[in-house]
Amino acid sequence: MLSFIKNEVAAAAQTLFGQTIDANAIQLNPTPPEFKGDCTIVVFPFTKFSKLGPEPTATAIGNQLKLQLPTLADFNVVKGFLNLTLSDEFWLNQFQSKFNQESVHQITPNDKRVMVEYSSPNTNKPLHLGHVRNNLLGHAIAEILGAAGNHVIKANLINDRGIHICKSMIAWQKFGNGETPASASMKGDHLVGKYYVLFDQAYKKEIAQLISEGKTEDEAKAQAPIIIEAQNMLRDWEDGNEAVLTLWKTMNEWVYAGFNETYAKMGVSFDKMYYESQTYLLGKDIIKEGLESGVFFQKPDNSVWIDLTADGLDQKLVQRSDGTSVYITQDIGTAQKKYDDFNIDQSIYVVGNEQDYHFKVLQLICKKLNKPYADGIYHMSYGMVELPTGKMKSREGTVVDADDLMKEMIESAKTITESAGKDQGFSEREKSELYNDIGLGALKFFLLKIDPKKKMLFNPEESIDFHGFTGPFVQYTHARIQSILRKANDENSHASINLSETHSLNNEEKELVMALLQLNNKIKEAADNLSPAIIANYAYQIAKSFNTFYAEHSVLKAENTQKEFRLALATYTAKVLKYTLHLIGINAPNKM
RNA sequence: GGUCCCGUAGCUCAGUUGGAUAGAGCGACAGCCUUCUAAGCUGUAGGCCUUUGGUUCGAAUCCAAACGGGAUCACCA
Repeated sequence: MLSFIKNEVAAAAQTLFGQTIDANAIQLNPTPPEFKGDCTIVVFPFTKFSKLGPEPTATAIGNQLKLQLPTLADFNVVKGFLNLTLSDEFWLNQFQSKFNQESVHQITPNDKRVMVEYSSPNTNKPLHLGHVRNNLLGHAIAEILGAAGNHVIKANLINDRGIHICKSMIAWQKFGNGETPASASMKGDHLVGKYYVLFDQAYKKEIAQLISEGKTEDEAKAQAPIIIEAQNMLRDWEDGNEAVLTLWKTMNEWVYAGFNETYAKMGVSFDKMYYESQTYLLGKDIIKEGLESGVFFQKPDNSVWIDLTADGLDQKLVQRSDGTSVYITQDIGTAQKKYDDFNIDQSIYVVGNEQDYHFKVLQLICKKLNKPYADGIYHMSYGMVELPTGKMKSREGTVVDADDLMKEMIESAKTITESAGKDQGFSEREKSELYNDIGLGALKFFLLKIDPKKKMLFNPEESIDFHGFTGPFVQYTHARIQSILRKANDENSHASINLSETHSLNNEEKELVMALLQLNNKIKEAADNLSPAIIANYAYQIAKSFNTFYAEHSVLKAENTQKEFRLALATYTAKVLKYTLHLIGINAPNKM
């Protein structure tokens, strides 16, 4: 937005010192609040050819800019920093041209096709807090990339086959007595998860038994009857055994019903579902292909490997000796399928950083196979959510369940709203929507405000806040503005806003205007970095800025053009807040 | 052991990609509701940016080493 200044500075340098410089290389920063000015040119680099000290150089450029730029109201020099103050008229014009556009952000489409794969659950257990971070990140990244102009396809790869599902199935056969989600009054994913835990308990018991009979731990783990049953079941599944397939389908349906409920609650959705059961065979085909071309090699026991030692990695198994596929086998197949289905330029995998190695291997394998999509594979590696006790482990029950957590958040929203007496004037239906918006707003903002790359800590003992740097704070600011606007209409104030008459801006107004004008830059930055946190932080900054303005100046009590301007400012602020919240999947109620 | 990530206020996190006196929130303390919604605003206290070297006009930011924490290297997914 201010990049035209860089060009002017480059021109000034040309005039003054006869030096041609790249305008993009000029450092233009916001002026820190303790100094006077709107933006700052760092002039240290200019001293090399100005043959002057930093201060005279800055002064010379400042004077030259004054001649070139009518919108430059003032400048001052501190050491090597040239602080520029632009006229209020300039800021008002900038604001007005934005305000008069139809929406706060115009999407200019590029022709890039990007797939964002996220969620990718296993069907043997319900979703937990780690999945929530994954889903919210994936959803927000897809929104942000779309806002930046990409054609985005949201995909979900369901890990619906494998030994882990067989474990739940075996346990259900053994201990289930025909239990169903309906008979147990449980969400299907929770019911299946229960049997996964039961399997693990039975397995541990058998291991302990075998060890007491004199086996080593490794022997016991391999020889426990229940694990052998599970392995047999996996083989039966791959052989197409009817009974196994029927049970598998039934239990998976239970899980999908449960997941869909959770997804709906979270507000995430997908354009395309992939199922590992439908892609792993394609993976096997590619393995065969690579075996023939010599990318892979076979060991005497028939297992298939790739040697990545030359790339600083190890040898990696891509197909078991019994011919069944492993995790990476199906990923190789799915990568191909994604490309065939959508002709994508980029394939983003939103997957935790514990799988950094896996994706390094996947990309390397695709490269060695000369796949055209190899370079487009990008692992959006996000940090784990940890508890004060360490990592969450499903099998050990140390997880924060997604459904429980969302329910608690909505309950808290209700309690807080009621105790503040702010539930007046809502119908029952509206109330429940409101509590949903606020409770989930708090949860989503809490998870998304942190840089995705960093691991984060969640302490179940401390409830997620509704005050301060939070979702409800931003939502509240939006609702507050809506309240002002409602009143303004009640008073029959002018619907059309005319800013043609110039007047001066106070500090709070100016700061807010400057912040609002950054929206496009922030979206670009967030898209480039795949970081919803940038949007969350920006939304907070806008809300904070508005609240400071609000506490200091009245909108409705202002007069004439000032009132019109402030109404426009409030209107536009509300739109930006609503839009930025939308990008990170949060609703903005009009009243709270 | 190899590889990779991280270390900023008591706690949880920002820090505009190398710029000026390092910022927020929570928690603590002190103020502000006859005035547009107090889920708000203002102020105070709180820092050897883990340590040590290096690069340069200038380092929380880049490089190297040490220390501390984590992930990963499975015929699990």
